[in-house]
Amino acid sequence: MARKAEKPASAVSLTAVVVAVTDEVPRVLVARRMRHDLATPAQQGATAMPGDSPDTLPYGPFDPARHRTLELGLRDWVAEQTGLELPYVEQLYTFGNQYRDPRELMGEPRLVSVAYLVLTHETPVSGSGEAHWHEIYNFLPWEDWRAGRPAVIDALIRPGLARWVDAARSPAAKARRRERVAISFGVDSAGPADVVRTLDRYELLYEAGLVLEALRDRRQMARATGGKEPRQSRKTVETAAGIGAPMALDNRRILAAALGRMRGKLAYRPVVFELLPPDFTLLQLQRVVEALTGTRLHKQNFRRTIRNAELVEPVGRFETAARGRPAELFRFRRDVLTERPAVGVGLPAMRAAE
Amino acid sequence: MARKAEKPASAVSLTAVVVAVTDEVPRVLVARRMRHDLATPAQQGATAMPGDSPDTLPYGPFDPARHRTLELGLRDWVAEQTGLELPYVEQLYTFGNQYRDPRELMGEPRLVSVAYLVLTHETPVSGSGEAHWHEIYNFLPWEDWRAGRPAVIDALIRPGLARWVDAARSPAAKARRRERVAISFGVDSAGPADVVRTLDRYELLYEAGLVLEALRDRRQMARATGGKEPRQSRKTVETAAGIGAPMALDNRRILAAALGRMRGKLAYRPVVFELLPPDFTLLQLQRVVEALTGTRLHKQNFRRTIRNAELVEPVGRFETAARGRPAELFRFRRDVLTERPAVGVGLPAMRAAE
DNA sequence: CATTGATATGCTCTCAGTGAGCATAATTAT
DNA sequence: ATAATTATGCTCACTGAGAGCATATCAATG
Repeated sequence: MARKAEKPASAVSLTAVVVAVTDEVPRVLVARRMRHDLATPAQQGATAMPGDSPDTLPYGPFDPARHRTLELGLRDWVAEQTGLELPYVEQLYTFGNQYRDPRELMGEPRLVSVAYLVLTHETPVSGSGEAHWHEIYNFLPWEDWRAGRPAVIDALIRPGLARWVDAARSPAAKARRRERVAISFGVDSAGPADVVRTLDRYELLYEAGLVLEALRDRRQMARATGGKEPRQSRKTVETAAGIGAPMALDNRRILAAALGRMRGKLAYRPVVFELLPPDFTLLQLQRVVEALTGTRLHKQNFRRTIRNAELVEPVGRFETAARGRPAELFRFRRDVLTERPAVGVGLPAMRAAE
Repeated sequence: MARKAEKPASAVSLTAVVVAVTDEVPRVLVARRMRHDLATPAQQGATAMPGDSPDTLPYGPFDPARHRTLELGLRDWVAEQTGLELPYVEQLYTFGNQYRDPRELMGEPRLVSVAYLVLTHETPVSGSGEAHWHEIYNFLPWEDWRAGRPAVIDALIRPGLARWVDAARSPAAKARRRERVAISFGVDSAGPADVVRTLDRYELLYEAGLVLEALRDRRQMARATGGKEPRQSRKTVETAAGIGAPMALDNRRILAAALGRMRGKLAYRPVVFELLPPDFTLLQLQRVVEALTGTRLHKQNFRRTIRNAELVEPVGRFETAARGRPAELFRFRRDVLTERPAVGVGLPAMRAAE
């Protein structure tokens, strides 16, 4: 069994999704890059064209000689590239898809990428990399329902997915596609579907050719195999620009996975507090939760839930210089970790949508 | 930045945790590596001695030339070694710890291992590997609370952890250790702590030197660095046999992670049905859930929950040849997947333990 | 055939959590 | 002062879950 690999045909790299939330805007740390090394400045929004220099998540190779564990390796990379030192770090997923990296097509070892989620505060970036904070929902605009149903859904996603369903070869395949759409985006567009299903949604859009990376990868694959252009190219002309800002490699898939993981964790782990300053008002806390889940919450009930859970304790001071009545400042109660098995802030729409 | 690795110093392997539940007994597929010992009699716990041939999870190298994705590679390995073809597969975690593999100490590339969870039915194993089904709770005896608090907890774990806490160098370190114990195993031993925290518990036992792998790794590390024997070795004499049956490499850590993942998923995804035959009684369903969570559930309430959630529909037939009143047979309603965002069977003890 | 034992199934009562909304308090802007 | 704005307290209704009682339906046993 387990015959040994003659020569290691894959290399391990570490990729970080560094997240912060400031003023209700969740952001991720990215660096522009042309090729392997070059970086370009500037940011524009959701209209990048193929050939553009795509945004890249900070990453680096895993060097076993230097780092005892994967996580320590990642912490090192993040510190070096961003100056961040002691944030919350959690492994997300390991990606090893074919055609992930163009270099691989030239005979280099497959890049298996271990992705990590890093939660921190938005600080001026200091490290070696030309990193910048970008709004997460620029990359995943269909995930933000705080101002109602995102426009892209009716404008591009629903019709695009409908075409994709119709394009299925067999009736069985069509049914399967329809089911996947229903599961990921919901049947009616009344509310957000399961807010945690971010990865399903991105992968669906990818398969349906509605994000730029899909077209890019198909083109690349066609070129590599010397074959013809992918045949969907004609059908998806109108959305050729792709929905949301693209990223390099499979970085957007990783970002989608990270967002889903964060949302899921909110419900049963007090991870929000990693994103907040030590002292905060209950509304600030609520805004961060809303920013991450992409939904609005009932204010009074949110407060009640937090207080009942004894997640926070009053600092004794009050917010200064606000418009209305000053809000009391709270801090996270570390003790809850030892008191209760599962504590979180509760996700919206987790009950039956009836 | 991102300087390229001169030569890939790590290789990627795929490890499978193949789980099935038969007659209330959750089992995992393992292969004995060096020698062929007989299966240990049930439920003992602290029996294996160092030098034993350890159980190994099925694994194989990831070969990018052969497999398009990591998951496809794993499916191939599982099929080849066990004959299983189309089970439920889900990525668990990627492990890259130092001293994971002794070969690495001889200059071979670090083995980064991507672990997968595979759910299936217990079938006679057919593949190339000498695989066998082993009871999961033989490896993790402290996780099965169905017959009340496991004996190992009072006998070995509590005192062992207490010694570990006391052995902390500084008062601060002591407090941290105490907190970790409280979080993982709970403060009182009244009920099972968070049933999902299996990985925390294993890692705690590992760090405290209460599982055989910890002693083995320390010894190996000492030998490799030419150093002296680890200094905890005297303090942990009485538990030198280690709690639970050991496994090769970090396989037991992987198993613990798999169990936790399964338990967590039960609550919000209908994964149990992957482990059940197409038609089943509600009691069978309950028994599988109990087997996985390691707890007992209230029968009537469990039935009510399942029916209210419309997770199942009656087949129209009844169980034959049982002792009492025949139970109605049900099947999983696939439609729920498109109807509700999050459906599961509910975990016990997820509310405040007061 | 009646009885016992075992299992399946139905029902009630209670309580905690939560969704929704009304009401009041404390501040700043005009 | 008055309006606007934000924070905070409270009620009411509904749902799901925990616990237990009661009944139904079978096999085995005398």
